[in-house]
Amino acid sequence: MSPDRVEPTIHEIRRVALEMFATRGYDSTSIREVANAVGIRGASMYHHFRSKEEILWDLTDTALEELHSSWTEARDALTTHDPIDALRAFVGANVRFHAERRTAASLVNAQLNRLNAEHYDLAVARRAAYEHELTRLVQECLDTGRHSVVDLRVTVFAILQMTNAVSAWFHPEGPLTVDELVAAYQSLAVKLLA
Amino acid sequence: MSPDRVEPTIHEIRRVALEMFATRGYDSTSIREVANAVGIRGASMYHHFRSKEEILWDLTDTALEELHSSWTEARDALTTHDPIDALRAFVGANVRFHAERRTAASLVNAQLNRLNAEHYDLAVARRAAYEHELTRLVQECLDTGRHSVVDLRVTVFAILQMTNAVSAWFHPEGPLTVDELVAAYQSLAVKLLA
DNA sequence: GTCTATATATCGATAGAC
DNA sequence: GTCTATCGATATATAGAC
Repeated sequence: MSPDRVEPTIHEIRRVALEMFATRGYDSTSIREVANAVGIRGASMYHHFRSKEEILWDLTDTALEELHSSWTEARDALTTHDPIDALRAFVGANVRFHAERRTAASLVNAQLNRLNAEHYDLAVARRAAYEHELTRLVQECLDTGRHSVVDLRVTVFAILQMTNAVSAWFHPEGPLTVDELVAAYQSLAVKLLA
Repeated sequence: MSPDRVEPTIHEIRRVALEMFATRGYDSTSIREVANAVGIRGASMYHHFRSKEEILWDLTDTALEELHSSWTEARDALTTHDPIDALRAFVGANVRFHAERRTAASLVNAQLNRLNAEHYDLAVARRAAYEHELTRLVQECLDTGRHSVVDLRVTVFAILQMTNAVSAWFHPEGPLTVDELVAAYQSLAVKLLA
């Protein structure tokens, strides 16, 4: 009763390619391997994408879009004007994204430099804008006079990088739930501004 | 007066291979490219190394050794038994290594999974031992009763990852000296245990 | 210790049948 | 929309001359 063959959806191809690119690396994953993993031949991949790099850009573009909207949605849900609350919202959204969308986050964290020059510049610019959002939030916390840091740039990098790394080590089966993870990192981020 | 040809030393080959592997990635760097960069043909590389992976392991092994000794030397220079001083020494050594030996650190941070299974296991075990040293130091700080954290494991990861990332963005020509960088991260690390 | 030449494998991508 | 067959480029690695 099972069909002899099931053609993969474009959604399925994207999902498998993301998983393989993120875990094995873009260079170490061939078009043929992705194709075989979804049950088709390598040549058939070119019906869905014009090149291997187009797949990487498609996945990266989507991941960057999701990362950005995870923050804007958290920002729009804020009910106070306390800059520390905004900082906690940013850190929470960032940690949640890197925990729940681990492969997409890993791709953005590790495979950007495999994009072509044009797409690489686009991706770096969007990451820089995201980073600038956090810089602005931290600066607002400092402006209240109730917080201080040795170096603003180092502090912003520290918050971003300690939370981004979540995608590399967190596993849902581990001892911590995502909510506990979020709370732990929010606590750390606020401590950094003490 | 200049010689017609200068044969590269093994030291030179290692230095160039490290630079190229760390910046372009191991998979994206061919034996021929490394060879040409030091002025010889690809085939001649096999007089110095038995395989491409042997080069990567040679460089990784050396980098891990340097990372370990940077900490043991800082530890042996300690003059107090204050666990916070030990933590500051660990963070200082780690930041200094990731700033002054950026390419070696980047190799360890990003190219470990290109090693063969045997070497990968060795490298991961040594990184785990290094991480355990920091866990022990943080635990000693907590044992004094003067510090606290939400989650020990998350805090240790945060300290490691915010400092390891230095190798990816720091440039000696930038606004911060290495000493200022070290001081900024030592301050951040101690704040995390407040 | 480096060279030329080459074996062998795999890559991204294309042509054209079905 | 997938297939077989294949092109052209490039990869690691080896053989053997100098």
